[in-house]
Amino acid sequence: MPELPEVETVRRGMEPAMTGARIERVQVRRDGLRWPFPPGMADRLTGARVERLRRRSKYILGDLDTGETFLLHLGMSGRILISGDPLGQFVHHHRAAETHDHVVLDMDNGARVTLNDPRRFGALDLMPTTDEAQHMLLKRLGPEPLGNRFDEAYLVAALRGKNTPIKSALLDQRIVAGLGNIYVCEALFRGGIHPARKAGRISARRIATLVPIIRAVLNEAILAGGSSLRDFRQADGELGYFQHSFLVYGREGGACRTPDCNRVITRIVQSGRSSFYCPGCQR
DNA sequence: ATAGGCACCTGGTGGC
DNA sequence: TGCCACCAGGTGCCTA
Repeated sequence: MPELPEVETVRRGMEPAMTGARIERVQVRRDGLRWPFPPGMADRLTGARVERLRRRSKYILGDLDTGETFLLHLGMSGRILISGDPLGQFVHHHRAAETHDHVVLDMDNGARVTLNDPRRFGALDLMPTTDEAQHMLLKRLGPEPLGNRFDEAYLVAALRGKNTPIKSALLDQRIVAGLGNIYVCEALFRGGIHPARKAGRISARRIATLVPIIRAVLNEAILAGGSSLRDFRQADGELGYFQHSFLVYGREGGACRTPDCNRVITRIVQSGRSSFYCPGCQR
């Protein structure tokens, strides 16, 4: 569900409520999500001050003054909701506990941070801050698409000889970390590349054009507060609006938006996931 | 090593 | 209204 822009939007929404604040009270309402929560999680969080919130790929990392870092993943349906009155800036009331509210953190600034995840594909873990590079969920991740390590030379080399479709390759978090189904579809449309093309048989020149395109799509989406499909909301409850900018995702049967292109957006299924593309513009 | 499929869950939607 | 099939922003694990 949430891809890099949505996760970054959530991280930014959590900052005023959490950064510099101490966790006063922790409610853990079930044993875990995709995996069991770490032993003693509530006790390890209680009393800790959040020094900073970072993002790595689709993970939110919270460095605590206890020497530990929490790792949060939202899976397909995870949401973070902020209520209460941190720093006297917000006027929201605490929300009553709802179905699928799994973890509730009350901060010493009056903010309440609630993790809600109906499908429970998300994850919450704790590790020593110094062990981040070894964490099972982080150690195989490729470069950040908005970072310096992700450049034309890198992507061309990473895809060289790959027999897999470009769609699958860009979804592979070991190649580039943070893209998901929406933004891969949108980037391939902008790049004029058919999602089923074998990654290793696309010219280096065309692969290189994908790098600035991927960066642009992600940056535009972050600026828009992410995409709100179904129920994705920012931590303050606002809707993102990048979904209005989709050129192909979810537009099966709709007209291609390229001027003078009269084709219709098509949906195919690749390794169990929908790919949307224009058969005229993408080759 | 790598590509493809399955599994994990709940909820919304659309057809009959 | 009820029931059912299908779909969903992810990703680890198992199989060939």
